[in-house]
Amino acid sequence: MRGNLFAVAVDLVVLTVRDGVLCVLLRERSAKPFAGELALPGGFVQGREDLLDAAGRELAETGLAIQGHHLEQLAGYAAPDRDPRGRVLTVGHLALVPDLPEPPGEGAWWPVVKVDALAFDHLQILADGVERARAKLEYTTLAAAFCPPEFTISQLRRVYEAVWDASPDPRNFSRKVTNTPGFLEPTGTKVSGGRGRPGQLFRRGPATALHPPMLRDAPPARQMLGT
Amino acid sequence: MRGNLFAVAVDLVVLTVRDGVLCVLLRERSAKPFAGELALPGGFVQGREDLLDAAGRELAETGLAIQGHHLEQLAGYAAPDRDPRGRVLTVGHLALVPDLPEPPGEGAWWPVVKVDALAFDHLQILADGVERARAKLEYTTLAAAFCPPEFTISQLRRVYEAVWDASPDPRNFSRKVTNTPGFLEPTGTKVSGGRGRPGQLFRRGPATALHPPMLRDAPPARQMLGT
DNA sequence: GCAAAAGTGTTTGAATTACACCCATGT
DNA sequence: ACATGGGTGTAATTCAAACACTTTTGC
Repeated sequence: MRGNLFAVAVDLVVLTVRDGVLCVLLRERSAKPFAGELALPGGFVQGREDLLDAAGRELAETGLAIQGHHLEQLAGYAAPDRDPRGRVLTVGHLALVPDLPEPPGEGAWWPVVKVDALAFDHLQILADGVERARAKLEYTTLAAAFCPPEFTISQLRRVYEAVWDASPDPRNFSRKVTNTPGFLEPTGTKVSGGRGRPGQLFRRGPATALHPPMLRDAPPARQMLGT
Repeated sequence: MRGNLFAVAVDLVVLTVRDGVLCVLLRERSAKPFAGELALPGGFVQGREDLLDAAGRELAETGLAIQGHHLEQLAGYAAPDRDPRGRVLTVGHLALVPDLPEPPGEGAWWPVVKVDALAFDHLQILADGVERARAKLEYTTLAAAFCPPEFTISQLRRVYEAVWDASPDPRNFSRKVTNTPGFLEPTGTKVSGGRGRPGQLFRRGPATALHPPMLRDAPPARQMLGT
């Protein structure tokens, strides 16, 4: 077999919404290279793992409960000088988790807008992950992946507000999501305790696509790989 | 560095539209493994190449002129048993080219619907590439990448028909694409020679996104033949 | 003339928007 | 009572689907 040999890693863009702000899970590196700098969680593919298996293992190792979280591949990154140790290809992954009460075992949540420097090419991977999440909220029901198992329409709307930095009309938003078959399944119970009229609680439905899509106001300059 | 070492390859899903049929470029493998079987063109990443560089080199090696063709990354594939020689990760890429008069140097065009077996996991990569192309036609101006530098609206519409297996209304389609700023730039000349009224010739414009998107209809219902 | 393709005009209906307005709860 | 958030009603508007109709070419 011709060609170089590569070490292969997986890196994770773990996103959540905390207090209305889109946040990403970052770890401070303890080892060289880039010791002391912030980086995405990740690590090398081990044994006979497939990529998604390795990403799931790394997600579990962050201390986040793995059950039911959305996890998908983003893209491969293999610039020849991206790692000073040698030829390392990393496959970025995107994970979406609800705002969990317990903080993750290692690492901390950082508001995405405040992140301006990361180790390796992780800033690019983060940008690609955020853009993927933004785009997917348009035409899929993925926003519910940011919510706990039971949630109100307000919580779901706050996900859109945080990820898109836009404010859809609450009344029209409510109609839109409830009129999409399979997006939300009513639990019959109402939330209690908050201010104002209690809202109904929903679970995620089986639908995965959103037809017609929920359009962002501002024309999105979609980032396209390879252009 | 812990973790296994991988050979890293790039594979290409090169799509074009020939006589109204979506086709993919396939090569017959001469070497083992899978000698004699059909496979996507591709090869190992060499020297200090980045992934897109390697994919561009492989595209050039097929005999297709490389200038101006669309090329983007699809995804990484690294199932532990995908290559009997050992641990090989491949990064699938999608290339869109116009229907060139000269056939490619190596390989041949195959209608996508007739491809039912390929070496390695290339059938999966092909499926992912076709689905990516289908989806991108909805919300980008990428269909023009299947057309020569100057083309008519009919040619562009035939791209949608071939890729989607649907038949948008020619009149509404024409209005849609001409009303999207930056999609098409008129050349001022008309095509000559065909049957019927000659159409205007256009070039690709600078726009990359399509707002609002061109929505695919309901699931495809093929017209019965011989009625 | 006739068929074929390009292109315009118009009607209809679906979906989004922007509100006015009422409902249910905590303080 | 009043503020706060949940939710329905409805008119204006925008957009796309459907299709009648005209224009321009080859045969």
